[in-house]
Amino acid sequence: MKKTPDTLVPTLPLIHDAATLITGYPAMPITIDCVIFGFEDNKLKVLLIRSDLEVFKGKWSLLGDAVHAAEEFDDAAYRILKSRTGMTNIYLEQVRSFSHPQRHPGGRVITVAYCSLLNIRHHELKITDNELHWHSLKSLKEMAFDHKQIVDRCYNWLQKRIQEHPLGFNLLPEKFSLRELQNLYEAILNVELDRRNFRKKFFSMDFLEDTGEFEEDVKHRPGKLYLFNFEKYEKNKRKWIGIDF
Amino acid sequence: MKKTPDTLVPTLPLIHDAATLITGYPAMPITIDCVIFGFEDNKLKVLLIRSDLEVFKGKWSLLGDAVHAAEEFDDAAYRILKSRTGMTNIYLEQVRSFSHPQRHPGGRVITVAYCSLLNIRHHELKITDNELHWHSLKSLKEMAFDHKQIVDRCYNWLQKRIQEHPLGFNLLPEKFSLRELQNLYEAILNVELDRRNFRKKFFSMDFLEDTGEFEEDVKHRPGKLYLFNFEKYEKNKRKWIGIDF
DNA sequence: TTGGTATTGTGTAAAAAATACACACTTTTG
DNA sequence: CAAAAGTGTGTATTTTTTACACAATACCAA
Repeated sequence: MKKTPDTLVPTLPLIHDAATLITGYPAMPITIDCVIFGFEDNKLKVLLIRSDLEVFKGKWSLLGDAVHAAEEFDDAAYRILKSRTGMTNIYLEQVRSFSHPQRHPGGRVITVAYCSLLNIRHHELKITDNELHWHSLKSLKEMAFDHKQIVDRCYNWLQKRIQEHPLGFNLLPEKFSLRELQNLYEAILNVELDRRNFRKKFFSMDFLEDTGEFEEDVKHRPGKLYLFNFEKYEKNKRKWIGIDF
Repeated sequence: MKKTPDTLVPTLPLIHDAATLITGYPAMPITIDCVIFGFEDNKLKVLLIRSDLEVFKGKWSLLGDAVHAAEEFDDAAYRILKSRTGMTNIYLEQVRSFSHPQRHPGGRVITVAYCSLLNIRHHELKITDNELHWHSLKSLKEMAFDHKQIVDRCYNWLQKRIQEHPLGFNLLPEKFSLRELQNLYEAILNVELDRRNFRKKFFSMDFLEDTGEFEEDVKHRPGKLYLFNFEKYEKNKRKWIGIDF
């Protein structure tokens, strides 16, 4: 009998039929839940519907639905957001999945959370099935399923994200004052910021475009209105190499 | 006929049987893929096996397997990592899910990527089924499935994560020199850092503990060895409120 | 034993960024 | 026309980041 040389790797028995292989994998339903943040009255809000499950009677629920059999998650998320709110052309990002085996009372259902930021004024809700409306994030208590956990996690994600990316502009009107911008950051980060330094910071980043227009209907000296210049942002954004911990 | 007052919200027809509801949801198999990074010879490496699918003959693959019917993803990830490598007590974190309908040749399979950082020396591979071994990240080309994409995404995640969290220590021996630490950061971030400033930075964070010991078997002046003091880190870590973009 | 090589260990000056802080200006309202 | 509310701006101080050079230690080879 020949000795196998050390360098000779034993050949794997290869699987020819991948389709048969995966029939052995347990299959489970997957839903997408959309956590849609908005900003109004200097408060961060989240868009919810009333749960239509008896066990969660009266509780609030995220905008969710099952993923179709051959549908990519991103597509499902956009579809669901559209079907629940009528809205399209929305920024949407996967946050993470939630897989506790008992998270759904009907049996095992995985869910994948997606986050979106909307300008409440720009998206008047025409579909309001299941009492769809905006809820103040701070006053949110109990929710259906594990949706409170999901919201908390997405809020964390948002706090981090908004410091690395100027997402905040999605929550504001196209033209906004610096005070509105600051209110937004203060609401999301839950901190107070110095007005002068905040201005300095944003002006130095140089992607605010002066519209020459001013606020109206305010009962004090009106502030200038600015636009977010996406091109300038792309050019000047930091590379962010620093060890910050 | 009575007029419905505006404030009266029409009652939803509530669903009593949640179990029946979810039978209408398409079910699909879910796998976990573990992207395990290691560090050796000043290179970032990733642990792979040879794919055992005929269609991917010769290609490399992540450590993956199906999630069990009533298993939480985190548990599945630890189980799979253990079954493939024999290793336990490992830091492991969910990164994101991948859902392209054709990503698996056998039909629709969702996968969720988990990331882990290992000290290669501390975890000699005893199980080496399917040619399990470390591959240099830089030289990785084609892989089975969409695994190259997954690795790329996880590498991005790692680059970001290591700047916010001192994860890097998981990749080093318990006692390490500052040069080793710097090499690690340079390899992961793919940059060159100034030695003096790097030292200053880490010493100022004040969680490196001087062991009084020195490197051995180096052919030059040996450097001091340090420990990572987790407690001190927890106390002093930054709160990180800054708008950095 | 000695000189060359490789790498550790340290300090300082200059530049950039973050912070703290105050006063004049504009508009609305009564 | 005075009070209220909030806008718009600048400067000094502190902190952080960056750039940069030279002495000390150990190994190695002649």
